[in-house]
Amino acid sequence: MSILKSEYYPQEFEEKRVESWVKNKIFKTFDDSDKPKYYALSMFPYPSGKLHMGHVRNYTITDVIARFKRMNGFNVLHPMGWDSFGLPAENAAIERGADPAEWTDKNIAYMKGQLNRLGLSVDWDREATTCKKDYYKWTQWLFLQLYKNGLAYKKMSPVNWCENCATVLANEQVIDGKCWRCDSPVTKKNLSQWFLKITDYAEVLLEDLDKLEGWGDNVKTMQRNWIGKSKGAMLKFKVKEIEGLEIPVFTTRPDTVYGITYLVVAPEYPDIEKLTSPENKKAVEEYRENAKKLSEIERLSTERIKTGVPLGTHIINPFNGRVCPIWAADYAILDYGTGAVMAVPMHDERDFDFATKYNLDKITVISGGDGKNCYTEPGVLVNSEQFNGMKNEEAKSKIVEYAKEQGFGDFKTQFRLRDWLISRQRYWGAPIPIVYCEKCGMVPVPDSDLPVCLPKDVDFSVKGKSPILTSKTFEDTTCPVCGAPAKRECDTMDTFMCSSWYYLRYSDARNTNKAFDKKLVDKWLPVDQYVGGIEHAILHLLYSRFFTKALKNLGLLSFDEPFKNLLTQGMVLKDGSKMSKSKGNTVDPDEIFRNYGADTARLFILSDSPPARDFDWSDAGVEGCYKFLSRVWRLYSKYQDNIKLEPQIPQNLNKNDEKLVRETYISIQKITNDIENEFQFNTVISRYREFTNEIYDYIKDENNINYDVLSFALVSLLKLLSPVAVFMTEEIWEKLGGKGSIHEQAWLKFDEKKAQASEVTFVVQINGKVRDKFEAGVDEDKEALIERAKNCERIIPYLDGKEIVKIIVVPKKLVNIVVK
RNA sequence: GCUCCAGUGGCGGAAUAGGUAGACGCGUUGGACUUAAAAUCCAAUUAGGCUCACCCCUAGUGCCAGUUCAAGUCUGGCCUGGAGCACCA
Repeated sequence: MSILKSEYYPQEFEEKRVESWVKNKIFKTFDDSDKPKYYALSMFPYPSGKLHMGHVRNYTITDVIARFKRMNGFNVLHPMGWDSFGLPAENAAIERGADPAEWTDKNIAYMKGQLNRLGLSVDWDREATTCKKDYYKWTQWLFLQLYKNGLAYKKMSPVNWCENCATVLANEQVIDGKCWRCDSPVTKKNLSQWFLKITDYAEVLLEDLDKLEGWGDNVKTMQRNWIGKSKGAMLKFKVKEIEGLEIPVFTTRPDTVYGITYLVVAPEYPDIEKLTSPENKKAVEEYRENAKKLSEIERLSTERIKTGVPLGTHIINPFNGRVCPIWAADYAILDYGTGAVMAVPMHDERDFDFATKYNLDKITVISGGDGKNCYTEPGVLVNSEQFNGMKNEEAKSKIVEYAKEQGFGDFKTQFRLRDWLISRQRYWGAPIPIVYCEKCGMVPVPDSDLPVCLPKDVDFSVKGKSPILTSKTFEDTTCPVCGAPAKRECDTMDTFMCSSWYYLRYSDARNTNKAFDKKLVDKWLPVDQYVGGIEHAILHLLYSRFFTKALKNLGLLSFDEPFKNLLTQGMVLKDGSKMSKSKGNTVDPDEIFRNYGADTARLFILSDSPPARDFDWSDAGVEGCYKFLSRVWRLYSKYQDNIKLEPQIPQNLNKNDEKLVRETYISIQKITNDIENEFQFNTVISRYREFTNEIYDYIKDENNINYDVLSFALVSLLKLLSPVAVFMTEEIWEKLGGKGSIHEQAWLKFDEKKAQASEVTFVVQINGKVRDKFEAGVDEDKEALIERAKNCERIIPYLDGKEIVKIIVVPKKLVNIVVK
């Protein structure tokens, strides 16, 4: 009697399976286990409403890894959660009058259903949702730990401002002068804001990148660029007109100090008013006003012609006593180095352009150029007094040493990385747990008063200020120290704060007394395999590394890097371009589940490209995967009554039997290796197909089927497929009478010897070109192989009348005869 | 400008440690089954040449050199595309 239908109808069993998996919590992870731990993690989603194909790709990859590791005897932690604070919820509130919390909950519920429908083996008992009080309580607590240890501070400074989002942004969130979220131009505003001292960790964040062998070079390079270390010198220049005033300058080219002809300060330079002479005051003020009006995009444009204005004052070059004018120019940036630049027109392109435009002096101090154009290559010092004749690379340190002796300079390492601006003037985020008291000043909210909850009585329609300020209940409070009336901090935290520690929370997600237990976090972390999009190469991945290092220094953790291995998956494209609603080329996962089932979606999203590369979605490809699964299904349906779950391979096998047994071992070996080696799922799936083709080949001769041999192949295929086609394999396993879930079975062992044929094809080459082939045993003697090669029918003519110079024999591969 | 990655048929992509280039799939073409279609199965599919049937020959992994018995793979120099950084002093 047939139990398995003859045709593959995933719709008939996939959803039922989901229900029972969720109900029975078969993927629950326990902390106490003798097995070694393995932590597989996907970057958690923002609950925007519906899954997109990028999610499907991301989570399928991680899920297959989790299942593979589970079958290989690991105690696997594979959690999921929601990066659920952030502007979209607030915008929904503004546009539709929805409560951000309700809007978010609704989205989470729907997307959770989709994740289950996709067949993810997630332990939902560890779900973390960043916008829930039981989570953001600990985000706030962690902020306070950083604050109490001097790693969080508030300061007034020019910051990035997005008019459209009505909030400040971190440097990492400004892409080409535009807001990362809404693409509108970013301007500078002078505001008092909260920062985290990520710059304290610049050096170690950079150095430790070398330890991250499991990260791709692309991500590491991006982080290196972003941290931007440069070695150089800090030099101090006395101002001629003002006694006691010095301008410090950072330079990477101390070898060119004798070529300085002027000095530039940024328009926002703090001392600029002091440095302006009375007769230049008007012009300078005008210039600064104009500079302010420029947007970041305009200002940062390298094509723009540099502008500036002289301040009327001068510096004295301490090396040669030369008096040089001070200019304000917007090619100097306030927050890099000291905001002031020494200008050497002959050896710096920017200075050269500027000096040419404003007719400033140019002095050659490095030989090698033509004396007319700017020369930035290496050379020998000239016009540099006692340093003349020295190679410029050598002069760099010599000159700084000299400056150090004389007391006007020193070596200096400068980083491009700025402190992380974490306060936001928005509602839907974790409130910063600080109270301002007139008497006591800035007071942290005591742990016992956490969480500081978001108010409900807010008006989202306000313009120009944070909605949180419309609450009648939030801002006014009492001072935790003296009890006097006080004001709350009304800014909330950047959502990247919440996502900088969620992977720690999963280790102990239901803890109500702590953010996480140290023992548990040390047991599970670091993450063994992290999977996510390249767009977080800097933002999330850098912040999380910083958090981990900071929390380790606070004694909360014992490890200093959060993610041991990182896989950055490529984008999902359709017709060659990124899927997007505006282009109308999106594919709805629900529709794929409905029409083909989740197994087809999983199989396809892993099939065509290696995970790190972009993946081009095609309807034909989906169809092809569905057909493949149907083809596999028919095998089991046809032989369901003959399949033995524990087959015994007999001793005396015929050639076909032997071949199928060997192909089975080859499949186990190749699939195992390809998963272990960089998760090359595309070749894993090729092998599924090849193996299936082999099985079809075997059953062609219906009268000569050995059911032990066939069962061995079919049961192996089922297990090999189980991490990918999770529903189908479970359905078949159950119907064949397998014990428990197929997902709890042990992975297959392979025997390299059994995966090897006794006979192989040897290629015969003449001077490296293939001319003939022959079959021979793997262990055949070298001389015998040469003899066989020489006597090949098509080889003989090539040897006729030629001298054999050399013969190379490569075991199991080829014989190459070199003739003259 | 600096840094990183990639370039292989009509397409996505294979090719342990240098050893039969084009696995597997998509597409296309032809065939079987069928009244017909769908589904399924079988075959062909880098280009050019040949007594284009069997064989066989030549060229071929962005370009130019080099190392080697042998190069998609290694070395040097380019070209193209993508990504990141960038008036960073």
